[in-house]
Amino acid sequence: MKSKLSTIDIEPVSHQTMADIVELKLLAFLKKNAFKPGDALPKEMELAEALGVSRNILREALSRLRVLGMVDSKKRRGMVLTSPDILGSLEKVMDPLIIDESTLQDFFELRLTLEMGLADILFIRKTKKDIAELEQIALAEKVRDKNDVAFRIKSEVEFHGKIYRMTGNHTMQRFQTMLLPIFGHLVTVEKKPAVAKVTHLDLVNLLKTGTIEEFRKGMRDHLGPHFKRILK
Amino acid sequence: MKSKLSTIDIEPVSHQTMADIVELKLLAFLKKNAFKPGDALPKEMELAEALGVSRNILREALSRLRVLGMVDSKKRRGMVLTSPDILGSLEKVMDPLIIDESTLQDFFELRLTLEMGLADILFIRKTKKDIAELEQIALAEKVRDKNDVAFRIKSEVEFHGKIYRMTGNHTMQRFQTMLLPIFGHLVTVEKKPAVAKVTHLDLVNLLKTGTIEEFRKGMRDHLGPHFKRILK
DNA sequence: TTTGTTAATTATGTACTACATAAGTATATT
DNA sequence: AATATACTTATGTAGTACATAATTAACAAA
Repeated sequence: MKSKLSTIDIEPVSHQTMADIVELKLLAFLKKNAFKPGDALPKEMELAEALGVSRNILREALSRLRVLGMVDSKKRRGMVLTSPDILGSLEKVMDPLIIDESTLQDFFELRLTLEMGLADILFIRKTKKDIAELEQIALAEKVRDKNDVAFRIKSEVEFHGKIYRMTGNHTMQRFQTMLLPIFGHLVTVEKKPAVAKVTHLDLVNLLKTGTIEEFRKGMRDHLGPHFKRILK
Repeated sequence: MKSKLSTIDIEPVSHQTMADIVELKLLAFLKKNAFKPGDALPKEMELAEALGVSRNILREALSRLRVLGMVDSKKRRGMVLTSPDILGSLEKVMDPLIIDESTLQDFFELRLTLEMGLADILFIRKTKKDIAELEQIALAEKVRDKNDVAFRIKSEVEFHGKIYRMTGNHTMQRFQTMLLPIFGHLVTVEKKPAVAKVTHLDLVNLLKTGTIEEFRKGMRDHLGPHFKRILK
């Protein structure tokens, strides 16, 4: 016999383990006491005792802070708070196969949004040297067979990667690199060849002699096939 | 006596612990065997034995995957791979006080870039209802004293938050919420009152009757004071 | 004073054992 | 067939023991 609700919309009881609690308590402790990078943390035994848990559990919690890049430790020297590697943990998780479809779609849109917003910073930071290098990448594409899929993807990555590098924003650059597998995953799934109206070379010329608005319009057209995706 | 180099540019030797290695091995194992969310992982003892480490160490590594939202486990039932909460780990780390200045600046620019790129998706997804709600927020600002800093920040957050919500992109929305403390940190540090040429109400009107380009131009002017920051 | 050697100290890293606990599984009972 | 009971199992937690690297202290030699 069927239940009234096909899918019961109720949250399962949360099974908070000691490690979960200790993790939160440690984060709160660090925040409350305004710990800064370089500051030494209390010893494991002191923390364990203060928290009323075994050293084992404490270390499981500390291990989580380690993967977040928040604490570093060496033998005898003890533990210190470190400036976390923000994107480091993201990179470990960025596997299209285990991320749910909805989130993948979100990140796809996030990438398009970034690409459209880049123009402003790009025009502030662009240099003749960078533009010349970008042009080289765009020119290199023409000498190869357009049906060589692997090469096309490679040069696509190279071109847009260069644009991100031109912003001088290292975080943004890493973010883009991180998003690549997702982008690749979604694009390879669909069959469309996705021919862009505006080529890379067109974009280079807009960057050289056009205005911000013109460049952005070009980028919008270049990404046209991708934007069509989200019009579902 | 002073050394030749004020700061010695050399990387310290990496101290890879067993937990570090096991963490990487687990990630590789999951990837190689194409584990998908819902799949059951081998038992702790089996993994520990296969890896040649104690259950302790294995659990420290597993604890890291847990904080990344990649594995969940219950007693007797065993462990299962879960679809990771991508931004969850980011949120734990997003503390302006422990993130280095350079990264903070990067995220600040990232936020501006997103804001400038939002226009396209916004015009695709906007609804009369959302615009009306956005207008309410903008109108509510006028009745209050402009010198009430707390209120000004609150309404600023509310307005831009609503814009992100209007994209229907939940990840982007969370991302923005996450970036708020950073934004607040950098803005409160500087003394400038930061008066924008284009008000929130202007933006609402552009969203109602203007074109994408006009809206984006308005947003650019609205963010003018912030863009001046990055012209350093 | 500086340099080099040795020994003691200490906090983290790793292993192992033991038991608690929740959640299935099988068995017995009505 | 339904219910109650005992058994089994994999994770959760605690505790002990020892290895190891890094620091300090003490001391000796140049």
